[in-house]
Amino acid sequence: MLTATATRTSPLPMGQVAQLPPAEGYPAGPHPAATPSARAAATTLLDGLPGARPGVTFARDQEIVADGTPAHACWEILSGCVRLVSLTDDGRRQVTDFLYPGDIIGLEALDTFDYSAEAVTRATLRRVPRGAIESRAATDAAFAGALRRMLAERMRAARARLVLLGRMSAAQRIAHFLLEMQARIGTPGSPTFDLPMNRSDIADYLGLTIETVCRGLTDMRRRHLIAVSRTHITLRDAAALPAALEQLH
Amino acid sequence: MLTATATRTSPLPMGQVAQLPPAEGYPAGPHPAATPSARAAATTLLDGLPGARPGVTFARDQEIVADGTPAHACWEILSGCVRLVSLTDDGRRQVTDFLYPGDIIGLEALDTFDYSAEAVTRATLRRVPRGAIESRAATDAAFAGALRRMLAERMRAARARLVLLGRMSAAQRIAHFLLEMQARIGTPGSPTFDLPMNRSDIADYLGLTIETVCRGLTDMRRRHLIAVSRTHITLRDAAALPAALEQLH
DNA sequence: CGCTCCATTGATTAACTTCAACAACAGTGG
DNA sequence: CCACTGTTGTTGAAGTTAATCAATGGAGCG
Repeated sequence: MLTATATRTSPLPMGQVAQLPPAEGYPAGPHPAATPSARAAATTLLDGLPGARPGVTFARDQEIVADGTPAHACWEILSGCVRLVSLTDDGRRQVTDFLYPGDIIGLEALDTFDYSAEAVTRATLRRVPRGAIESRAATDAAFAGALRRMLAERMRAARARLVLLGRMSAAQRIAHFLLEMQARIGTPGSPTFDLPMNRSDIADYLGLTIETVCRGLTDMRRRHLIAVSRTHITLRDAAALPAALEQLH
Repeated sequence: MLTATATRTSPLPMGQVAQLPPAEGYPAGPHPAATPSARAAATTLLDGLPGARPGVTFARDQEIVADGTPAHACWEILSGCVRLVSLTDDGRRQVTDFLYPGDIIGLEALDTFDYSAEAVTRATLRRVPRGAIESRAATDAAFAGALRRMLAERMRAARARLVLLGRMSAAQRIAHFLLEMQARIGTPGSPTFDLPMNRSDIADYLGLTIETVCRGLTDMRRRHLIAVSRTHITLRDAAALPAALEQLH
């Protein structure tokens, strides 16, 4: 498939072991990326675990983990955007998550990955052996609790998406998506942000087709709710966005 | 809303404290109910936690936890079937999960519940304060690990459902639902089982309408793939069920 | 027996997908 | 710098799926 090669961003030796941070001070929530200040935080959940490698850079669309392969390691996202992808038996694609800096790939893996992870943009990630995570969790209760809270928050987000996919119209899905993106990658107070993913990724995330996503965005633009260029979004009236959808059409 | 009253199944005093079981021997998977032998297991994950109350019985359709209320406690299901329900802004309903004996309500709750839980059938549950779970997790790494694995397994199931809701046709959703039910509540080796939930619950679980669920079941019956009475299902050819859907129609 | 609730079937409509064409943009090499 | 080219995004028209609206059937229960 993809032939691009991962390249280290730093020449540090592998297997470096840093001193363990104190049990306190783990990020409270699982999505530090949601708060821009935390996005640049010097310390993240998996800092200082033994066996962690320095950052590895992946090119756009490059596969980070492959569906069905043994889950020997987790990957913590340091920069960029990653999508988790699952396929149906007959080959249709569903993006089950977009991940951002601070998020971790593979927390919920058991023996093998049941999805593949691909770089949406050029992205830097840190590989951490699952054994290191497990043993740290076994000895450090605060760390284990932080992991559990992170999983719990992801579970809540997934549940919200079940409602979106099961019961919302195309227009509602798109509007909720824009608001979610604003919250995760936007700057608080600013109505504009850039989408890291293309229309195809958005469509597969929302359970729609590319064309329906386009039409939905165009419709919102015509109603002066948003401004759209290829990647740049401006929410002209974020508060009105959900309300405008209740009446549909 | 519902006015049925919860009644204790046993006259034991509340707040009983049993001796802690050994750290080893927790159920490996999060869905002991999936294996019928484990369904009748004498010990479950939350056995022996301080503050656990004896079983409480809920009538059909009775609310167990309410959306938006503080998550002071988890509820472990001892018998019966429970649904987790979320509503959209405009009042449409999505069933985000069906839970069975061994499953726990509220593991992923943070401050408040973001869904309501209701008894699908008459059900018995055990209330366990979250504080007891948290403090046990803080001191018992094996227990914390079991909790995390349980959450991870639920996360995987939720991801599979995202694919189902986002990318599968009505017929495919219904077929997958039947196979899932067979795996969770059926007897291994037997092609028949009884659905605990009605058509409305199934529809809200699959993101469809009642009518579409009915038509799908009828269609499969006409094609001799299944036999259906109101609640009783027989999978005449479980192996052919997914294959028969690829060609759709 | 009659009532109520739930399930089923039919007819029609609406929403979204599919198929098709075109436009806009980015990258490349001349 | 610009033409060329491939990719991504947008719009239009037709087709399909599932929702909606409506009526009937059937089981359980007082």
